Amino acid sequence: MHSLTDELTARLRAVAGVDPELRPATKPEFGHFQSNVALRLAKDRGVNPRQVAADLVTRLNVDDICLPIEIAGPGFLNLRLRPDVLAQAVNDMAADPALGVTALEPRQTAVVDYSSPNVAKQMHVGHLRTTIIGDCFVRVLRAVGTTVIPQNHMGDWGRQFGMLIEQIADENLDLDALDLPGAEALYLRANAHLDADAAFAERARARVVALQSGDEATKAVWRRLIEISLTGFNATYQRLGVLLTDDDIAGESSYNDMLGPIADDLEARGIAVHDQGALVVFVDGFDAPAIIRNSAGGYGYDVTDVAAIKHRVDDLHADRLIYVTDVRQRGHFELIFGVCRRAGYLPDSVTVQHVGYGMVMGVDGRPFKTREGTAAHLDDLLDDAEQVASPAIALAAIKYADLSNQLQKDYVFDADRMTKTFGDTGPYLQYAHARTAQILARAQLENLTWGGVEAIAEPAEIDLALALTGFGGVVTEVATLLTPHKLCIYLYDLATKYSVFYEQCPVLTSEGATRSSRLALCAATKTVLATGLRLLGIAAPDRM
RNA sequence: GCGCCUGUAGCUUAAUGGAUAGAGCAUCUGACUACGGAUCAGAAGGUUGGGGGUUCAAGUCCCUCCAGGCGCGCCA
Repeated sequence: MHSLTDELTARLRAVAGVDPELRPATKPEFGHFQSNVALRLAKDRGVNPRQVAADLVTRLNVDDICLPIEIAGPGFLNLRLRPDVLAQAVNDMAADPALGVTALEPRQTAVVDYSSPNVAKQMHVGHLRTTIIGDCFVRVLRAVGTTVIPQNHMGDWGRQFGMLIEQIADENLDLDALDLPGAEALYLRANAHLDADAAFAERARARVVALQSGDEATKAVWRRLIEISLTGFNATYQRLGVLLTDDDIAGESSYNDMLGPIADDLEARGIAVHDQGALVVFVDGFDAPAIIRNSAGGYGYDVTDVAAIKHRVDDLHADRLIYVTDVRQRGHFELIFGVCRRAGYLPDSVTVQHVGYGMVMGVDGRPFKTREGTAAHLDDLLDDAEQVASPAIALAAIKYADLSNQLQKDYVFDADRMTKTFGDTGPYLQYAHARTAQILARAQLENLTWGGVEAIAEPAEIDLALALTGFGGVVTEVATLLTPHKLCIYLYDLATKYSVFYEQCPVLTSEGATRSSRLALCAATKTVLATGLRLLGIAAPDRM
């Protein structure tokens, strides 16, 4: 679908000779779109920018789309769409199943790595962010035609299993009765035991070796711990309403068989070198190397992450890799990306983006903790919000609060503020959507029918229509730059425009073409709000 | 020590190098026999941490300083 802005940009480019950088107007009095192209051209040519602007306007023919172009200030071009063109644009969008969202070309396959909880530990506050953000990316990327492969890089391998399995044996624990909170309690007991008892620590180490060498009895307990954990994780995923399933699990253990061959390959090609007893890869710009194989001959998370990239490129045929982790892991991943570029595991044709998110803070400005002062579990946060709002509203509130600011910044988890049904919150957007639904429901009850948007004249109608046509562009931007807050801002603006329209333009009590057109605006707004909220992972109920 | 991130109104925050830095909360003032007021309209609130520089134009780019946070070999 060829958008109005594409068309206007093309025509402006034809007369200007360069990209006119047509942008949504920053203020209502600047029209609907603005361009600063005259200022840049004037600078290059050393002439008066207003003269250049006047010259461009003379040569530009957009009368079929725009009202007469205004030249403002030092030479800005202010464009305003004709109401009939705007109405048609809304109708075109509403008739398009994709709502004006165009596919990213070329079509891509993207792996999104997110959530990644650790076995035998409940998800904590950080997992809330990676899970919500990753879920949003999956939804947005699918909306732009990308084939998305979620990968839940679950922490299901490592030396902690030695102490866990030994502790289970010591306590003669009934694994059938164990659940995830129980497993976490076990984890804490095992950890304390490890610190206090050298003999236990030695047995734990031996148990790790047994696990790694494939001892069946040991592996059975390990598998059971994973099973218990997955049950707990899935309950939380269900509570969060995210798309993740067991099919998306690709735990650390799944890369075991790749680690040795990768080490051999890197060593044989001289990319990995021996240093201080370990096999390592140095990357320009990093002081410390990636550890491919430690001095004890073991494999750690560096090489596991290398293997994951190799698998995603070679086997999953991804051409875009996205990592959603704590911002503190950025350095680690930059290093791993560097290793994989050097090794050719990550060809230039494959892009990789690390999306780091900030910490969740309490209202006191410190990292979020429970009342008892222990590290907060994800479910604690949900419980917290559900104390001041119904589960559906609480969830919308949390997701919106999480996605509506720049991801790399810390954000304050303030349940009271985020669950308000006014202001820049998720529930406010849900309320705006519910209002569209109720007005349409009443119209149907009264057997009122409507066609397309036409005859829009009121400023509130024009503002709403203009906002509606911007949906596709925003989704493309979010899919490219991975900035969910842009979609939040867009939807909040749309909801605000709808509220103004709702106040100023009676729908059901108007008549004829006006009523029909306004009902069509309500219907289009409902669809865009519902779709936009769904891309954020937020439900849009017809009633609240 | 090296590197990365953050600093915008009392609070939470937005802003592809473009016009008078835009919102929300809180505060104050209005609009209710209302298409759900779970809303809307308005006011007030800013030397964008400080200082230089580049540019026709800087919150944005460069340099420097300040404050806070984080990361830097065999844990993940």
